[in-house]
Amino acid sequence: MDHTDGPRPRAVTIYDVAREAGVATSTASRALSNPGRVSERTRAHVVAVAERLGYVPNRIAQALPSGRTGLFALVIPDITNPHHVGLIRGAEAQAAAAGHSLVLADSQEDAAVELAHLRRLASFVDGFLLVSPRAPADELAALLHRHPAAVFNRPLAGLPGVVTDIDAASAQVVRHLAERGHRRIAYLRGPDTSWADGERHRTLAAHAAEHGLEFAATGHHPAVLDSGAPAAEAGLATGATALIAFNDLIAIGVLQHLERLGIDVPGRVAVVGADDVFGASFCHPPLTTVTSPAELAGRALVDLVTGTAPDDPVLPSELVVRGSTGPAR
Amino acid sequence: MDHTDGPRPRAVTIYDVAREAGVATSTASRALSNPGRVSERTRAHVVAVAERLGYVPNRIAQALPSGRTGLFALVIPDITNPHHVGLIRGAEAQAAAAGHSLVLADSQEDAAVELAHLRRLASFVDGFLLVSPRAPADELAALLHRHPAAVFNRPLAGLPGVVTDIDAASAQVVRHLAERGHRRIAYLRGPDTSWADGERHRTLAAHAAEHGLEFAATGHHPAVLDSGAPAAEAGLATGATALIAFNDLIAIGVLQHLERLGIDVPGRVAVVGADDVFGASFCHPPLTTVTSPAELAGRALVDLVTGTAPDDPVLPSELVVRGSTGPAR
DNA sequence: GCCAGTATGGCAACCGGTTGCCATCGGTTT
DNA sequence: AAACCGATGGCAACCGGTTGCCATACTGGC
Repeated sequence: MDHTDGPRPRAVTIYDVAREAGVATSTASRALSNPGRVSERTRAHVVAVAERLGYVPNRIAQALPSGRTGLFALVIPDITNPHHVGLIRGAEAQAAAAGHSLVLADSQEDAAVELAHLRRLASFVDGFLLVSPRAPADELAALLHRHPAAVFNRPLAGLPGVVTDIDAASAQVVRHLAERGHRRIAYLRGPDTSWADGERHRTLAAHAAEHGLEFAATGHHPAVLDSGAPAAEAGLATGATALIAFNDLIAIGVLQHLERLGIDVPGRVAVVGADDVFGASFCHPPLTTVTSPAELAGRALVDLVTGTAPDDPVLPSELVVRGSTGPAR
Repeated sequence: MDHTDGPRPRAVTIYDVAREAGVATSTASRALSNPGRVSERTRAHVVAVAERLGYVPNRIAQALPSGRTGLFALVIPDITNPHHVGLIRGAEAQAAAAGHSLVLADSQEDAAVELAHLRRLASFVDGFLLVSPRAPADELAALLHRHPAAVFNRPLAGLPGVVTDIDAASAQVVRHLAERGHRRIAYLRGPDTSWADGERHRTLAAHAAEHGLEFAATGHHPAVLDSGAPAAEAGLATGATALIAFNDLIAIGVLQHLERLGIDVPGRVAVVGADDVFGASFCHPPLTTVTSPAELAGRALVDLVTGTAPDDPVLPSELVVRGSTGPAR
């Protein structure tokens, strides 16, 4: 019984309800969606008829005049990243609670794909939730001109957003390593289109300088597990005793590669990640990382785009010390 | 510049294009969406004008007469599960390739929520992708009456679907354990509304019998990490030397609990999972599990619901032996 | 130069709701 | 009894596209 071809069987419309109830369509409409406008008697009658006929309003038809669908697009650079999964979950939950739904769009770390998604979905959705968008600011602004949007981890002029407290996180990471006696640290960079990567780079360098540590950076590396091997190699080549990865995916990849090489973690080199994704607590050794309240961020994005939250909150982010960091050799 | 209240600024419509191009709206419409129907000269002209004005068709308006939005609802019992993440990714990719988009709906393992999602999204989407649906078959059938749908891991009369080859997987698991000398095995059950759980239970029991093994089952356990502790306790209480968890989430939770208890895996007890999720290869010890081609399943669901794939394929599923299983003590 | 046939463009209806405005009705007030 | 008022219900337009059908213009054949 699949109706993949041909039009779907016709559903009950408000015209059917009105006819059956013996009232005008306007009255039927008001009885259902603007109850104060008709008498209680008619309202009850129309509702009863609608119920009996199994009437369900056609939301496309409702959306046409109002322009509101109750749909929001969630645009993500990489669905694969477990960190983003937390954000999806939070956003979905918050949207559902408000009677909205999310349309999912994966831009595969590609600015062009991202912009294409915005264009394609623009007339369908009431707003956009942009997770670390990769496209240039001016092109984003041009496309978002007539839509509300909320942005995660990238300040964009005129758009509300949430960011994680990258500076505070970097400060904690550097202090932690300095206290353990590390004198030379390396940052394994993430995607070059990532604002967060730039921030981590900048703030790590600054805090390293404060502590009098030598600082090196390698990359950019794609934010995937497979970047672990090249990132580890590049990191080791800098002579650092502590490797700070852009995120946990890369960090876990680094751990795997170091294990293959027989390099002891944290004995010979310390490794730090970011995001505290699923798996960070039970990889080998458990990963010292920086939390990122992804679920909270997802909820905040929905609140921002629906106008029920203050602008630009900074989400707390803090160091979780596990087994992958220890005293410098 | 957020337009969260008040109507959005008016966009360019096809009427604007037609007027500007000096043709009738019907001609403008055909020039853009039915090019064979107008002369090349007018087509080019209209297209140029549309381009210049920045015209983007209003997809809601397009959807109203046709009833087709190009949106498909992906209904999932639990977005949190990394296994489902793979499926989401596959489905999203395949949908995007065909110019469609996905609306995400998390039913939180709750049949009522699941049905509510179906009702709420019905008039918006062209079809449903149901991942291990939890609701009773008759209620699903009633709601899906006028919509195509494709189902993952649950045969439903009249609906196309894909399932993983649970029987083959169970056979491999039991043989593997029997060969290692295990004589008594226990299955740590998943959610009672899960069809896959019933199948795993049935097939594991059957294959255990074939091999002359004693078989016990515990649960139902929710399919989350935190089920690990109670599931491990219940499993150990059966006296089994091998614990087969409903999925990797539970299995990893079991590993963590056993580690806390100081019980050696695989020395004292073997643990097997299912799904081969992110993390299964690097938890401690690495988990012996059964693959589930989630991404493939996601793609297949999209193909099924758009009518571009054969019905009811069985997806291969096979054992990956890692460190969590070994010879019986 | 006339006619048939085809290519092209336009009118208007339709998808299924919502809503501004007007007509009517019943009940009060004077 | 006339005038007035608020409550209620209906007509028709509108949201922005697509499409069936008809009119016209243009083509080639004789």
